[in-house]
Amino acid sequence: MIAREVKLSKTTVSMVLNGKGDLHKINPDTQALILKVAKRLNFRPNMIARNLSTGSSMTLALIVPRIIDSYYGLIAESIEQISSKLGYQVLLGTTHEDPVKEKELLLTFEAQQVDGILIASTQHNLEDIKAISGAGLPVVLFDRHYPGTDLPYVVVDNYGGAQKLVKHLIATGRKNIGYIGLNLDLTAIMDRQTGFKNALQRKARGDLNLKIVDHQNAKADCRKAVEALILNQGVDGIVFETHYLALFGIAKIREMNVDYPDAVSIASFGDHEVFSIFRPEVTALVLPVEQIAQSSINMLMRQIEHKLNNESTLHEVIAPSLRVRNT
Amino acid sequence: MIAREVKLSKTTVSMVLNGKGDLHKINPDTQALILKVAKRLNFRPNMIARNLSTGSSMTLALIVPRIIDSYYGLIAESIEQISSKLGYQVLLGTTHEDPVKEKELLLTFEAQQVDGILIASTQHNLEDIKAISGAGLPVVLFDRHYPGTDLPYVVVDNYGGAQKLVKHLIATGRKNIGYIGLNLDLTAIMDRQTGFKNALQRKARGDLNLKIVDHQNAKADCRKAVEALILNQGVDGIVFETHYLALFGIAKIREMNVDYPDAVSIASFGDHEVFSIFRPEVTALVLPVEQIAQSSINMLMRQIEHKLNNESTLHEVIAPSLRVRNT
DNA sequence: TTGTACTACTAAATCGGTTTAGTTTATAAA
DNA sequence: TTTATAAACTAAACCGATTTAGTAGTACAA
Repeated sequence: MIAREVKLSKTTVSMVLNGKGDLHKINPDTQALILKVAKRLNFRPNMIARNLSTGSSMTLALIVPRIIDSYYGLIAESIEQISSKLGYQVLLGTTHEDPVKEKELLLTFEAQQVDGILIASTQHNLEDIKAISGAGLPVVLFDRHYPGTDLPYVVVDNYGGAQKLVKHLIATGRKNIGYIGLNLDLTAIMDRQTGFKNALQRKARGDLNLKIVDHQNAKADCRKAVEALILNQGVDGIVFETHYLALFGIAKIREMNVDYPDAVSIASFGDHEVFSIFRPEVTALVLPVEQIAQSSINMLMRQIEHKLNNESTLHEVIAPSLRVRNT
Repeated sequence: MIAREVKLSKTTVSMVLNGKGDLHKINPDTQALILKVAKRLNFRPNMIARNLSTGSSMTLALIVPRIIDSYYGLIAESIEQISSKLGYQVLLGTTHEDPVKEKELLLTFEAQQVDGILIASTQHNLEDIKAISGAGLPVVLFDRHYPGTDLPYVVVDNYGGAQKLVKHLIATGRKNIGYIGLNLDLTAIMDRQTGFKNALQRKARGDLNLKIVDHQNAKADCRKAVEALILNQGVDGIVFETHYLALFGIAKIREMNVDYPDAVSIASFGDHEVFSIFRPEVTALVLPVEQIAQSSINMLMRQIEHKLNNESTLHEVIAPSLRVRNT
């Protein structure tokens, strides 16, 4: 520590700089001197050394599938802001839905001694996550969780959300509703699809207009699915499983010169800044990103600070709300 | 180090685990034993301790105005991916164009002992950045730089880009072109505005249809500006300074029921996923994010690895390309 | 004048690695 | 029988902080 130029032990300096001067009965004059010199020398403690010593890095890891997905982008932004206010740094990692990459990130962040991990998991690394959490490193699963385990999570009620979307379409007179979803093995996805099916009138469930597209090739597949639903199945409403599927789909619908929205109306999971620009506007299920971010961090902080495992409070399901835009 | 259960000194273990076993002539059998035990115990070295000892943290800091801005989101995504391949972690910080927040981030990251900083600066922290760079911590300014200093940077040719956009509009027959920009004190912004002015025909420069909107209140201001340009100035083409201004503007134009694109055509700095969905599609100046990310990291790595200050290679201006969409 | 208590400070251990400068032992050369 | 050389390993310093366990020095009471 450079501040040894004040001819005092580093113990004293360290104590004063950490605001524990009074606690340790350091002479106020001495404290003032140390503070002054520290300011003059523009002293900044080496965080790495401090972290090694204290065992805490004041760093959180955030793992998401991708940040260009505006949904995760918004969450990342929120999390960064909240963390920053709490004095934590955020280490970012993206998986692109690859469990191997996710595992690497988990192990790296663990070795990096982060104080907590926030993860929208691929749902293919249960063992590693359990091991990490079990080893005492706080973890919060958000957006996606592993059902049947007691790992802390914050998720959205996708099943209920699907019902809201479908009911909205039915209420506006749609009789034959299609659905376009992804081939991802995620609870969130399954819940949406199940919610969709169960919300349909009994008769409609017979010949289900549900198309699954490859997430690696979403754009092209989604366009084909739209075409098939409209031309072959004659749907008059489509529910898109994510906001970007909706975007792909809308582009296709426009190109097809379908009489839209009179012939086909559209609803989407997840809102997007342009949904109010399209004419007609798209009805969307708003996933409350700030709330997800805030709840996740709260849940993580509860673990970090109290080392508590009061399971009851470590599971949260947030109800999304419908933003009705088209008529 | 837990691997002391092999009854060997931590020196030996450390050497083997770092792949320097042969270099230090450790018995192959011993090496195999250490490796095996390390695997069995699932040993992961404490990176904090290693960092303290080696002085390198294998961590880069990325500072952007906001990540929900898809432009910076894409850059962040690229940077994270490239860094990951190089074995570096990425610490994320967002400034929201606030120089004070930026300064805090810079100081925090410096104390955090990051190995390098990539920053799209507010351009209001020259002294701090110079101090950091001068202290030997590699810095690369991307997207925005401080002209007149020799700090390494990677930027886009905004002036030339503006010319391309305007010339495109003129070539498609537009006579009275308006411009909507932000009140940010950034070189990139100034260059765009200057480029716009200078690209206009001489006569058009007289009564300049250039509107500046408050970046804090961009949406509302932009809508007003669009209205004024079209109704009062009678423009037949508008250049938007950023992709999100274009989005705000298009929404307004649609609501105004302007005969679009016949009456008004639109061009924008920065591409956006929905620009090909709108009808008519929006012509955009593509800012090559992967290239910006790659160049910035390369430039940072050159500094990190060689500690070189070969100024000549530490400045890069990337030419953006036009994606012509509307006719 | 001895003991107790308090003030103001510090030596040294610690965190968990890396790295430098040796040390020990066996083997081969002189 | 020395002496050099190499092989295989280790003690201890170091990175820069925090923190525990103390140590002087002074003041006051018994």
